[in-house]
Amino acid sequence: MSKQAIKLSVDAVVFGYEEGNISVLLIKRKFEPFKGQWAIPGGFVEHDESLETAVERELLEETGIKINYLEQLYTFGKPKRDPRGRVVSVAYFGLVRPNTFDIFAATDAEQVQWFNSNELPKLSFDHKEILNTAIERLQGKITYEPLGFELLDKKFPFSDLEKLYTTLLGRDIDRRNFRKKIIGLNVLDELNEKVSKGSGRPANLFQFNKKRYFQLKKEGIIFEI
Amino acid sequence: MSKQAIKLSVDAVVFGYEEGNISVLLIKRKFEPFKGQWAIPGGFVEHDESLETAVERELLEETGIKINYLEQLYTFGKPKRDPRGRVVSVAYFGLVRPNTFDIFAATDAEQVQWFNSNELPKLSFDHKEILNTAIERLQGKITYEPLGFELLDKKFPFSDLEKLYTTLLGRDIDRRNFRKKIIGLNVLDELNEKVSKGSGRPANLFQFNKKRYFQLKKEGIIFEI
DNA sequence: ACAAAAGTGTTTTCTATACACCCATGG
DNA sequence: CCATGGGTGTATAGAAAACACTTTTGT
Repeated sequence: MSKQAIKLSVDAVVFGYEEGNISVLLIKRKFEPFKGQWAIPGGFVEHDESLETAVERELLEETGIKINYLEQLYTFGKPKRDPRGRVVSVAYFGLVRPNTFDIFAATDAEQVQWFNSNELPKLSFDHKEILNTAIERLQGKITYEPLGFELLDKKFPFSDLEKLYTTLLGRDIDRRNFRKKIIGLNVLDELNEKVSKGSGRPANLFQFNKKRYFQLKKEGIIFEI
Repeated sequence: MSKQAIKLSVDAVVFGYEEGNISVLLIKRKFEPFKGQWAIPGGFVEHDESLETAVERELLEETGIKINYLEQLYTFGKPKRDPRGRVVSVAYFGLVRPNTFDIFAATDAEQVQWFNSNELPKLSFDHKEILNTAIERLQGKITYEPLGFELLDKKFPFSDLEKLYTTLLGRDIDRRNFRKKIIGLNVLDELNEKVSKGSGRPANLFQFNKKRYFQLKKEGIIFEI
């Protein structure tokens, strides 16, 4: 009757984006179980820390990354999901601009790497399921919350935004209608800076105005694409 | 350094609906902490049971109810949310047809009662926050998932559905447009049965066709109101 | 001058909204 | 025959979708 207590862990699915590719941050496990296999970063929650603190700590410890946007995803609690015993994991979902950070392996990670989201390796535990849940959430939420900007550079040409949405939604977008819609939302500031991509006409840079977005949101104006 | 382990509990916000009122199922606590105060039903997760099983077990034990629709809501894990020590709670969100069950108090509940959702008593722990999260979720989800039918009788007159949505959305609905839209979704079967509400023309009964709904959903046709 | 990407308006179609009268029943 | 709730269609406005040419730069 004196069973081992249930343990609580956190895991984080971290998405990045670069040049038309959605990527996911994974670590190679240094210890058993699943030693040498890839997994999403995470670890046990300490007694006095909040779940968010635990995720941020584990991410920093294992990968050196500081997250840009973080939200709770889902709690996975099947009795047999971890061979070490009963471990319930609160999964989080994060977005970063990959080029903002250098990633490095530490603590129980042997290696850290960005993987293209459609060329993923075999994953440990039920991490495949967690990852699928996260991808669904990202795709579902991108159309009614301005998450996309968390994946782009602070200042970005309009074509980057367009390509990001094309990638995330998995279908083509009409450039003119898309631009009209986004501009109409009134949450982008057009800067007086241009950037050239080597060939073609240089593009104007834009910046997401978070303050204005929250203002409009409070007034009941909804973001929708 | 030998700290007490983190404990894991589940809690369930259960909504019912009757005659224009959204109600919430609460229990009066029999034991400390918060003895005599109202709380949402819940309890600790046992070592070998899944989270869903735990919720269903606790609901049955404490209130005698069997839930109709259940989904995970959010996991609440602030270090100080429970005075007994560190307790992380996975909150669920349930819908029932209240007239289907008799509720009764048992185990650590002194009393069980349906409360009108805008006449709620003071709640224990952080249950107010959990409840608010659940209400937001219900209101948000009702427009793009066919949750409403879980709250109505299996066979219902159209006016019941209309009143439910008026209540949930907190605004008037154009009867003709609403009917057109719902009928257009093609997920209701019109029965050859009528029901009279005492006065006025008897209403035809309808029934939600879950099979057809999932069929259409698979084909990418979305439910939206 | 040409290749390559950026920028821009108008027309058409569909969807959402507004709106009022007749119908079936019980008392 | 009247009170009560049930059932229905059409016209208008607004939003989404379709669609192609000009502009700016680098080579």
